[in-house]
Amino acid sequence: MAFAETFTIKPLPPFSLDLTAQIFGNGDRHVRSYAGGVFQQVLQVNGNHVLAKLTDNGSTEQPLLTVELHSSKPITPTNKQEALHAIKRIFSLDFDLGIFYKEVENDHALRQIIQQLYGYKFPTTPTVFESLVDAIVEQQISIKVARTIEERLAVKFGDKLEIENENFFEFPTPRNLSEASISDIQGVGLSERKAEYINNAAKMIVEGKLDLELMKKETDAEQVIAELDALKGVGVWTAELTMLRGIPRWDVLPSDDFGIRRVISTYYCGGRPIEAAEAREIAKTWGKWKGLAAFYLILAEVNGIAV
DNA sequence: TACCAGGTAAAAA
DNA sequence: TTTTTACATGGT
Repeated sequence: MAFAETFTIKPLPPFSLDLTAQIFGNGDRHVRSYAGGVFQQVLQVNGNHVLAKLTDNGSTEQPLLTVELHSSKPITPTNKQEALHAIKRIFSLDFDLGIFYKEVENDHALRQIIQQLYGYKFPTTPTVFESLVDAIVEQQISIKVARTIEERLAVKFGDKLEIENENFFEFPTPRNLSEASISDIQGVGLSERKAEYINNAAKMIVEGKLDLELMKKETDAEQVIAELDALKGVGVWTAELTMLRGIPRWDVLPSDDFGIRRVISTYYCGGRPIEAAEAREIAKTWGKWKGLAAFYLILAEVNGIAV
């Protein structure tokens, strides 16, 4: 038996689902994907699972999202409310991009990039844990390989939702991954060490020794980085990426990141290799939005935008 | 084929 | 204290 609900959301403009969900374009539709103008992902709502499908029926200046929820169980008003909340979080629908645009309006490269990426909001993960696991997976390997492994993690360990004889998967919870063996986790294509790091963090959360969600309330970025850095397998880079996507904290700039240094160089230094210190110097003018600005540059590079 | 891609911890120097 | 190495996988 399948149940469905539909409702609409009016995001704070400007907002473009097409730009914001672009990075999920090649995603596995059973985990998280964006194809044919439809974004879909399994959400956990009060212990129940729903498959959310999003389409944008408005414009960047007047966005109007239509949300379809599907579930194998009846969808309660509370479930609906929580799904709305989760979607607002994932796409930062209540955030005013105008503040960021104002801050960087004197930056020549960004000003031109923003004209073409107007309404782009960097997507957030539903939980800090998911962001942490993603960042650990992404250490040292390419984004494409990492994404494949992340999808395999969801299919193998995530809670399953069956809709019309098709299985969809939520990203694994700390409990899912704390109960799995290290060799099982490694089986999706991770190194043994990364499997250990993930299993260790999951166990600490289940045992109550670590509360990543509390980090959303912490104001001091350095404090959060220090707490994450203390975890085994988590260095500054992983901590920064976790914060950017999981909290989210868009003021953080992972200046050690190879891809971010490369893209800053492309738009500001003529493409020559630069050190982290030089990247930080260039990012100074981006104020509270260093991380978000960096992701604008990355999406610009992906889309071949020249300035 | 070999090397690299949004690093990290442990070993070696 | 600083430098080197192992790690996993898919794309080029």
